[in-house]
Amino acid sequence: MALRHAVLAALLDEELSGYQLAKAFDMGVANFWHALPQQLYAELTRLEKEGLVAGREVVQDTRPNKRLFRVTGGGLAELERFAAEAAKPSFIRDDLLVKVQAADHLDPGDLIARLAERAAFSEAKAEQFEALLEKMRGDRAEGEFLLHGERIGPYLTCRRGLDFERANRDWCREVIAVLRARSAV
Amino acid sequence: MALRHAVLAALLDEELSGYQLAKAFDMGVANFWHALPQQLYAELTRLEKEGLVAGREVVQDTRPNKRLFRVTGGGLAELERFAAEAAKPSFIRDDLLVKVQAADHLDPGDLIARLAERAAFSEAKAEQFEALLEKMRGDRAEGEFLLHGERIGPYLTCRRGLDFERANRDWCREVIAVLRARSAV
DNA sequence: AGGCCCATGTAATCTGTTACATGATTCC
DNA sequence: GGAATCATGTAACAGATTACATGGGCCT
Repeated sequence: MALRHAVLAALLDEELSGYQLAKAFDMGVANFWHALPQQLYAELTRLEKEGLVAGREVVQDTRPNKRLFRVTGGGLAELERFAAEAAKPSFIRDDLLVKVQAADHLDPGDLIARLAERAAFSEAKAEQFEALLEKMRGDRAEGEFLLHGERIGPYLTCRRGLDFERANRDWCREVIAVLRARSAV
Repeated sequence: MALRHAVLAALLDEELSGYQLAKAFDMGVANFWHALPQQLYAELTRLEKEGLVAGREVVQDTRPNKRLFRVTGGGLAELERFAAEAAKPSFIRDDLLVKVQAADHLDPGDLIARLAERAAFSEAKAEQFEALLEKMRGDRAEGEFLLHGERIGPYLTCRRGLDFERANRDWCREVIAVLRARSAV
């Protein structure tokens, strides 16, 4: 039951609507959790009912009205409680790895195509993360920022996301090279 | 619906029982997919019904009887079809990252404890993977093995698992160092 | 005697995904 | 004129987790 905590963590720094939160979960937040808009709307409703977030209606005339949510004291306490619990180990669960596992029995052409797609995707994601990191740290050096910056949590998780995507990209390229070399023989 | 494909991929090289498969999903297979025994028993039953795997009863006297499963021609064809599809991007979904995201609002002591636990876990997992890789490649050099070995699929996914766990370990240690440095100020 | 390994499942619940639904505004 | 953006959901289904159930053999 960690989606609720991911939502709370994402709302700590900014007051967001469900729609904006969905955008965040598609971008920056996606380094530590992933969820679809429907889940987020449902979760926000539940969290509000339990008093862990508070919503306020914002009336707009050119746009549909929206509700902005912020974390309450109860929400922060719930996060504290969650942080004190042992974290479950995280597992990779990846279609592409399943395909590579079966590589010796499959057509290398298909596999190379999938790997190239993923390498491109991871490359693009990595560039997004790099831009985000730069934006967060501003003109400060990384060491300086990490020692004295105020909001380092999002920076640190984004760094992990960057390394993850770079590793994905590099691994895909290596596997492509191996499959090509074997086909050539 | 990729658990079925993970099961098929895991059964390609060996004939396994549900119990053995569950062990495999706890160890080597866990670099590309994770599942609990109940899921595996259920999936094997379904796969057998659809003719994608074939089971045979093995009678044992000192142990309970078991059923060993192997992939059929239909199963292999299903894997081929699956490999030709576009793979979904894989997302990190990790309790620990949620906690670090909220780091600026939480007690660093709790967080450091969780990070240390995870670093130790990842370290242990990495060692397991290293041992597995060595076993698979035998006395051959890695490049040689990847070019001429017969079963490189499991090797390549295990390599990805190893890099993932090393990256986890290193990131945890870095975050601990950052949190300690900030607490010291 | 107590605990772990082998071996297989069922049932209930919780989470996540896919499909559907609505409707105005702004950008190209 | 068509697509994208803002904004919020409901409903049905698929997938994953947790709890429960059984029972003999082996090790200390």
